[in-house]
Amino acid sequence: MQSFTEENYLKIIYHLSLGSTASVQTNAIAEKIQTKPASVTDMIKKLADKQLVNYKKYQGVTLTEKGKLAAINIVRKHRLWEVFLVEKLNFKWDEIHDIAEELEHINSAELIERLDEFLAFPKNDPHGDPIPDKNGNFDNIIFNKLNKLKPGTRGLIMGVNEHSPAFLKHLEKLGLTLGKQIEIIEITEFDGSIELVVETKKISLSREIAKHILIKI
Amino acid sequence: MQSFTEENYLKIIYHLSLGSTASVQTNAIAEKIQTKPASVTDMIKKLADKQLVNYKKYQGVTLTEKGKLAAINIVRKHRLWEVFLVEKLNFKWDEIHDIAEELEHINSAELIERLDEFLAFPKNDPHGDPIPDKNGNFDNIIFNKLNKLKPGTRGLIMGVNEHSPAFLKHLEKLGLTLGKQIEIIEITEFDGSIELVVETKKISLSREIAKHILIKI
DNA sequence: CTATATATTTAGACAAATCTAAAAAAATAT
DNA sequence: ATATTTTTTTAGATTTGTCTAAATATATAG
Ligand SMILES: [Mn+2]
Ligand SMILES: [Mn+2]
Ligand SMILES: [Mn+2]
Ligand SMILES: [Mn+2]
Repeated sequence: MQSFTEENYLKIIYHLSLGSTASVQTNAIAEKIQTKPASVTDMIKKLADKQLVNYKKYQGVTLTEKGKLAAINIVRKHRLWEVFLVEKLNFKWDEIHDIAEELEHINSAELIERLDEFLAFPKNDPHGDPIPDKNGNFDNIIFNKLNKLKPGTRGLIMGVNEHSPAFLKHLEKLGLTLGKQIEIIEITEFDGSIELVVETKKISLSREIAKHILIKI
Repeated sequence: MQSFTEENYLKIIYHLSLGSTASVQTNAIAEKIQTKPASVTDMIKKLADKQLVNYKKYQGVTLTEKGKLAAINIVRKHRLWEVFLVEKLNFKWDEIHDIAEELEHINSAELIERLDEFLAFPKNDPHGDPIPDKNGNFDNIIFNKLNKLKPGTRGLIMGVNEHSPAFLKHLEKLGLTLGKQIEIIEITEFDGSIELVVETKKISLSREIAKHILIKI
């Protein structure tokens, strides 16, 4: 078993290593975990001793199979609790992340299996992210970022790339929530902002916002 | 806010001080919390600095109002999570305590209020213990212990005094669960064991077991 | 009321996780 | 290829919660 702190490191390393085969750097971990690089080096050594990461001095880290499974299990718990908070306790999608950060460390396999069942085995969390099954497997579908779509394209909102409450609240206000249909009308000359129709409503989005919205065409 | 560890001390002190106005002794805390008396003394000093307990050297501790409220809040969370585990996730009453020991430290007032609502504001946990409301108030009804009842007495099982899985599983096997009606038939001469009828089934109980069962006449 | 036993506290040490300041290695720029 | 910048590691200190061993206070028994 890992400590609360070790679990947080594993999870951060996992997220930082997604979408690239390169090793994860000390400073990157330090920034995400809100700590100093010196502390990260200390913890990395401990994780390496426990065979949870591969580590060579000055070369960053990668997760071992064991470390990756542990990390995915924490992600699984985080996302299942997020579904619970939204589906059962009526929280909004911008209110759940911090609570799930605590709940993800509750240590009971039986609890998680029963929670999964209670929630009817959801495949995705309230932000569209996939929920790994108990063996750590999940569909890794790569969606299009809204800022990459051409005028005339239609699609469905499948997820978001960014989980800050401010961003999520803003999307909610614009009606840009999971499952909504959109159609790109036009890319503005001036600043590249995007005109689109959400269901029937016409709105305009900055590229900065658009690049955090994931679309299935 | 208190640390995980501080919360555990407060909760233990609270439970040890129930049913007596005397102060709680260092050794009693050490035994319950599975630690050494020297460690308890250290922690007591910290809690006293934080105005959570009243402490005079060699005189044991009592909770301050602030400490008592903090303790009751942890008990509230513990019991609400136990209801959740039984009512929603179909755990048995003997399987939930350890999981609730972890969940009780999750720190979100909003979460607990919503959980309370989701569970329809239960008044008692799966062991019959009262659930404090968000202001820390609860009914403190004192029930009779089954070993004190006279032959001919009828009553309802309202709670238990002892929460070990072995004890709870045993009661379950005997059909002695919350809400069941009982009637005392006879107190055996030989060893004082108690003959009773549960609903319609006749059984015999040792005094040791009987004294942990709470009855409303 | 003194001797003994029990309960509690102190002193000093340790492990986990963190920090600051300084040293060392790697990356980059000229 | 050398100098400069950036990244990473080391050394040593700090905080939290724990421990053992020894000292001290309180309770109990003759
Ligand atoms: Mn989240
Ligand atoms: Mn999420
Ligand atoms: Mn319990
Ligand atoms: Mn209970």
